[in-house]
Amino acid sequence: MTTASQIKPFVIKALKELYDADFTESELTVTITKPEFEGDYTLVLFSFVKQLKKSPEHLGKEIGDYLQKISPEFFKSYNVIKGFLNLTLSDSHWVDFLKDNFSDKTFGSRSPLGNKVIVEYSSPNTNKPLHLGHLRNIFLGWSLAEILKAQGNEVIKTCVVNDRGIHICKSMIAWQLFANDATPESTHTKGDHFVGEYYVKFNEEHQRQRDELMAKGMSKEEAEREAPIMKATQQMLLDWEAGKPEVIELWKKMNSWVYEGFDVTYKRIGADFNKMYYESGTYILGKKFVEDGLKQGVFFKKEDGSVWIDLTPEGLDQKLVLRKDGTSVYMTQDFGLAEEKYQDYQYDQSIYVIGDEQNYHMKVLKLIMEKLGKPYADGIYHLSYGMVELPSGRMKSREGTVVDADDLVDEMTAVAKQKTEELGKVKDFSETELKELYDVIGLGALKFFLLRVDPKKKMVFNPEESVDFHGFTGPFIQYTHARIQSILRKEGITDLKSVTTETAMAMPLFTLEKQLIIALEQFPVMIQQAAEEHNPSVIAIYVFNLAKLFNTFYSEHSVLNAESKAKKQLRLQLCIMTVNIIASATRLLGIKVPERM
RNA sequence: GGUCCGGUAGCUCAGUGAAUAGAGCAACUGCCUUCUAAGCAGUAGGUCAUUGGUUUGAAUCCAAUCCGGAUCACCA
Repeated sequence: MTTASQIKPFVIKALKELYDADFTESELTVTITKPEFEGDYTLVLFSFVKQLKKSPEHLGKEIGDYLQKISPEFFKSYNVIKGFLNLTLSDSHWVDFLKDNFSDKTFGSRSPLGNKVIVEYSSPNTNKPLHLGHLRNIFLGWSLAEILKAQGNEVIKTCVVNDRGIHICKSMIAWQLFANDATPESTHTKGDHFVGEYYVKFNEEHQRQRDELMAKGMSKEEAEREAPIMKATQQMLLDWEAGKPEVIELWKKMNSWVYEGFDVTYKRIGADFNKMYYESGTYILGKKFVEDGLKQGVFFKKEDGSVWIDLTPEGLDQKLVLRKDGTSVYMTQDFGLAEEKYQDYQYDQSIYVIGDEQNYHMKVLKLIMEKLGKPYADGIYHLSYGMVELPSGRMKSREGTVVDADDLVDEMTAVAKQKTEELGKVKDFSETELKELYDVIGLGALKFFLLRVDPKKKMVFNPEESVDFHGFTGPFIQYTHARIQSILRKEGITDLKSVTTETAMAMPLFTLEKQLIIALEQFPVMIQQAAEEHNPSVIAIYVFNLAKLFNTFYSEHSVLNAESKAKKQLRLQLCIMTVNIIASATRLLGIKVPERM
C-alpha cells in the first residue's frame, strides 16, 4: 500500500466529519508534491469547492487542521497554496517504510491470481533474417510477459512461425536455380541469412525477367505475373500443398536452416518461448473452422465458391475467409491458431504482439470470434506497436535500408567494448567476463532504447545517435547499479538484515533522502500501471528517474562517510533498496545489470 | 474517399483534467586528492499544428481545419 492510498481514508473521514460530505477514494486526487513546494503529498482541493461552497484556502486549512488533530503522529505539518493542500508526513513514517521493505528483493511483485495469459510475440517469416522491427516486437513481448507475471498472472510465451506460403517458395526456387547445392555450412553463413540471400536473389531475377518481358511490350502487372520464375514459384506452392515429397523435403531443409539461425539470435538477445506454433500446422484447423462457421450461418459462400463474412452491419466491409480454390488466407490461419491455442491452454487472455499495420486485421479477427460465440473472443487483445523508422523514413528491403538484428547487436556490443576500454575500469576482468560485460551493456542499451518509448507510437531509429550510452539510456541505469554495488562491496555487506539498526536516530531526514524513499515506494504502482496499459515504457521511465535521483543523492551525501552511524545505516538501506528495485525493474525489461562496469 | 493513429525545445521522447509544460541528446559553463565522472550542478532553447468550445482549471476533453502515417487485397 502506498502512502497516497493511506492518506485518502483520512481525507474522506475529514470531509465526512467536517462537512458531512461523502466522497470516494477515486474522487480524490492525491499526488506527490512537486519539488518546488514544501510537502510530500498534495491533495487537490478544487474538486470539493463547488459542492462544499467554501474557498480552497478555507478548505485546505480546515482539512489540514483536522488531519493533524486526528493523527499527529502521521501528519507532521501542512501548507495551503492556491487550491493545493501540501501535506508533510512524519519522518518516522518514511524511515519505517524503508526499514520494512529495503531487503525485500520481490518488492513490487504480487502473489498469483490464478489468471492465465498467453503472450504471442516475435512471429517471424522463414524467408529472411530478423530485423530491427522484430527486435522491438521481441523486447516488447518478452517484457510484457514478465510484467504480467510480476502482477500475479500465469504467462505462457508463444511464437507463431509463418513457415508456409509464396514467400518461402521464392527462396526455395532461387536456391534451386542459383545455389549449386550450397549450404550454410559450406558457405559459413548463419542459416537465416543464408536463406534470406536467396530471397533477395529471387527478387533480383524476377525484376530482370519482368523488365525483359516489358521490353517485349507487356504491361508491368502482366510481366510480373508471367515471368518464368514467378510461374515456377506458384507451381511450387501448389506442389507444396499437394505434399509433393521433394518439395516438402526442400522446404523442411531450408526452414531448418532458418530455425538454426533464429535460435542463435534468440539465445543471444534472451528471447524464449514455451511453445512454438507453425502456420503449416494451423491452416488446416482454420479450414475446418470455416466449415463450422458456414454451418452456423455466420459465413456465407459466393457463387464462385469463395467464403465470406459480412461485417457491414458493424460498419466494416465484407471479408474473405477462404479463397474460391479452397486455399486459406491469412485470416483462415488465424482462426486455426486461436482455436488451437485455446485448446492447449484455456487462457483468460491472449495477447498478440503485432505491428499497428495489422490493426484492421486484428479488429476483424476479434469481431468474427465474437460473432461465432467463441468463449475466448473477449480475451483477445492486440498489443499494437508502431513501426521503427529511419530518419529517412520507413525501412525498405528493396532499397537495402533494413537494419539487420544480428548486425545491430554486434555493433552495440562493439561500441560497449570500445567505451569500456576507453574508461579502463575493469582491466582485471577475464576474457570471458569482458565478453559477457560487453553483451550486457550493448544489449542493455539496445533494449532500453526500444522499450523506453510508448509501444503505440512509431519511433525513429537513428543509427548515428542511437548508440549513445549517456543520459536516458540502459547503460546509465546499469552504471548506477554498479556504482551502488561498489559501495556495498566496500562495506562488505552480505547479510542484508545486518544493516538494520536504530535508524530513528537518523532523523530528521534530508530532502534527497526522503525524495528517494518516496520514489522507491512508487515501484509497485508502476508495475501495475505498466501491466494495465500493456506498456513497458512505464517501467523504463520510472527506473531511469530513480537512477537519476539516486545519482543526485550520491553526489550530495556520502554513504560510507556519513555524519553519524545512524545516517550511514539509513543510507545503506537506501542503497540496498535502490539496487534491488533497479535489478527488479531492469529484469522486467530483459536488461541485465553488472556488478562492475 | 471511409476508418484508425499521430503532430510538445534544433533532434529523440515524457507529460492520460491541476501549481511556473519536463527529461535525454546536441551547444555553452563549472565539478574527479574524498563511496565508480557511463556521473553531478548550471546556462540557453516552447505560439504544446491552427481555430473555436466545455471547465474553477485544457498540451490533456469536444468540434472543425491543416500536416504526416497506417489500413480498407482471393498478399502475409
